[in-house]
Amino acid sequence: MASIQGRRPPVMADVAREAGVSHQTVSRVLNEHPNVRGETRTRVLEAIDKLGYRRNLVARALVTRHSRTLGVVSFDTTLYGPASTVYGIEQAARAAGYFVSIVSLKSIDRSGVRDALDYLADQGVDGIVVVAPQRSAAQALADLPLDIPAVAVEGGEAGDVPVVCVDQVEGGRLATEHLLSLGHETVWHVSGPSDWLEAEGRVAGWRAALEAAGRETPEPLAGDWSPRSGYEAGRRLAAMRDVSAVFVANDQMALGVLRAFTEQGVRVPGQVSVVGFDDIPESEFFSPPLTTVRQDFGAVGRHSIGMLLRQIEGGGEHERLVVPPAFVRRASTAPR
Amino acid sequence: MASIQGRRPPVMADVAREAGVSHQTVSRVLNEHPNVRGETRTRVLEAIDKLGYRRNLVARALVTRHSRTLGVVSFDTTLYGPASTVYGIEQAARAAGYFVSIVSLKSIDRSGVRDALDYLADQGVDGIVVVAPQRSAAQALADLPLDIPAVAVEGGEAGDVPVVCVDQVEGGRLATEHLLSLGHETVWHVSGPSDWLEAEGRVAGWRAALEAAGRETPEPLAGDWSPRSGYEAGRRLAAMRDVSAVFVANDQMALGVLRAFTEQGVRVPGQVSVVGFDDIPESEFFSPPLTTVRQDFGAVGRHSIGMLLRQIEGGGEHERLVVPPAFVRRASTAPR
DNA sequence: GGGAAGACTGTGAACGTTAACAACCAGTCT
DNA sequence: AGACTGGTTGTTAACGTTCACAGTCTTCCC
Repeated sequence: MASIQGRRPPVMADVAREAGVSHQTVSRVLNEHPNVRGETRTRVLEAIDKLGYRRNLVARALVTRHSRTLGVVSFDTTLYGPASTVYGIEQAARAAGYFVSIVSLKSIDRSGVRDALDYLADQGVDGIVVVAPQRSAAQALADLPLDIPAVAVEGGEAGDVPVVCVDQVEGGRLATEHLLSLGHETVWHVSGPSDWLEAEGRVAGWRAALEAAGRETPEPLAGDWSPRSGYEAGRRLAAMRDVSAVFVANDQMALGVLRAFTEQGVRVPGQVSVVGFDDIPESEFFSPPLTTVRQDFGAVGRHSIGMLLRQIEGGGEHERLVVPPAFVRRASTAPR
Repeated sequence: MASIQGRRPPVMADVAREAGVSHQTVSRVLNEHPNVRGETRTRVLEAIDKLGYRRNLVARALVTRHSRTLGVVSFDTTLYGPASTVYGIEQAARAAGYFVSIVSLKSIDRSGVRDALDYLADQGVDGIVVVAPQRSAAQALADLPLDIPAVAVEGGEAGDVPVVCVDQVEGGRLATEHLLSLGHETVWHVSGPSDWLEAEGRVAGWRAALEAAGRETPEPLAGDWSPRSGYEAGRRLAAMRDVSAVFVANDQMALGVLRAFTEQGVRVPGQVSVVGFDDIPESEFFSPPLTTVRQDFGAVGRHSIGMLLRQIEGGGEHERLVVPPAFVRRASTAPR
């Protein structure tokens, strides 16, 4: 009978007493050590069950120096991309038996990233995933002599840190080539913020496709990912002549562009074809349904955790994993 | 001079030796205990700085029995609402000096919630926020005799657990009354999944408004929050006569409805007025820009953490905090 | 039957911090 | 002067686990 002294939760010693063994044997049962007699094991398990014992992971972490917790540093987890990536990371980490501690940054400057990393290091995380879509974040990561295993997502060149990313250049190329193949003379571009690596990659892919086809490259219009910035770019494009195809760097801005075109009486895809990027769940139901480039955020999350765990457990080669994007044809594009 | 023996990070005893005091004095300095002589304090701080000492939070948690970590259980953090709520929670928690450990559920049945809570309890979190938008999740929470402070977000009646939620009934009423005030005879409704408390509250508000005005209540069309389900509901509505006003339970479904109407040649707001719910960033740029009801997810997150901390630190009264929704008039509604 | 290998179990000491208590010092009160 | 206060510091013992090592008990072989 377990003495009912206070409400203190049972510890290993209590289980040991109950089962008539030493605390170390209990520990062995818990850690599935092979050398425990079957009968002893069941006796211990019964005692555990009877007392409702739960192992104290904090004490365990103190002695093993492993918390089985991974840290995630991200930026604006309200956006679809980061949210989906973090979701994928969390699922993969939990499947591998790790907890996930998250830090969402507001501004993503060098010191912000540094603080977040310090904060997580203090907590004793075993590894860190940094969703570092901005150049500055990636740089901060590269500068930091981190003594904890880390992986960057969308990190460009992140120093010695392994990187998982979607092939943005390829995505930009796919979008642009599609428009060219429809017979458009050239393709305009509404870009993301210039310090975002993803934005830069998409611009590069767009430019490469145009140059490969020997077309002139118009000046890109800069947006900030928001629908409003897309709307403003759309108004400017609507006022121009000779615009027949636009590649917009994400679906939200594309929505703004579509809105502006609608207001100005520019028909899509009748007069102008539009391609977006991301394939958010809404895109299929825009007016018209948006042709876009899909990113598999779930895969990115899973791969980043896979890489991180490999680094924690074994040796860490400097890997770089690129996830291919997928082109999704819908109704916002048509032949010239 | 700190002896360079191995790469072991310095511990309190190292700092103590360096500063010529006992480790307990170092602890006192770190915890801002008042009774430490100024000169001693600076000596300790200098030693800390020199050695690059960082306190081991795991060891601290072991003895204090407080991890300064809060757990968050959520469902599909890819959706705008949950993502924004979790973001608000994380910001508020970190501002209060707490870490946030997150668990995203795929399916949200009783056992899933139970497992998540166990999982977090094992980790030794000081408190838990459950984003429990579904009836089943709220019930699971009510059933669980939790010995850890907890708060439910959107939890309806969650047993003894305090709740923070947006006034969904009021939101539904606002949307419906707006449409009635424009002269529409009655208002149709595309609802969310029936086991979601939010969906239920919006239905209740819609029904209450209609009944208060003495109008007949059409059969609601059931959706699942996705744009596609809204699209399907929209096609059915477009085929009906006498539909002049629709209240859709979220903005994503409203987008689907708009799409279906566009396809079927139903003009919005010319022939039919549409109101959504949530005010996602995209809504303003739908065609037409969507009249909707805004939920302040950030406030919900902040309040939930506030309540949780109050419960952790002091006594926990069974509170229930209701955040009011805000009506946002745009171009998708017009007088009959 | 003696010894060795191997399975199983127990004992003590970490891990790095905070809590509890005791000790010392100076100043103040009686 | 002696007792008492209160600020300041040090000593020892937790917290609950795992690790290293030392046992004990089989079993098997020569």
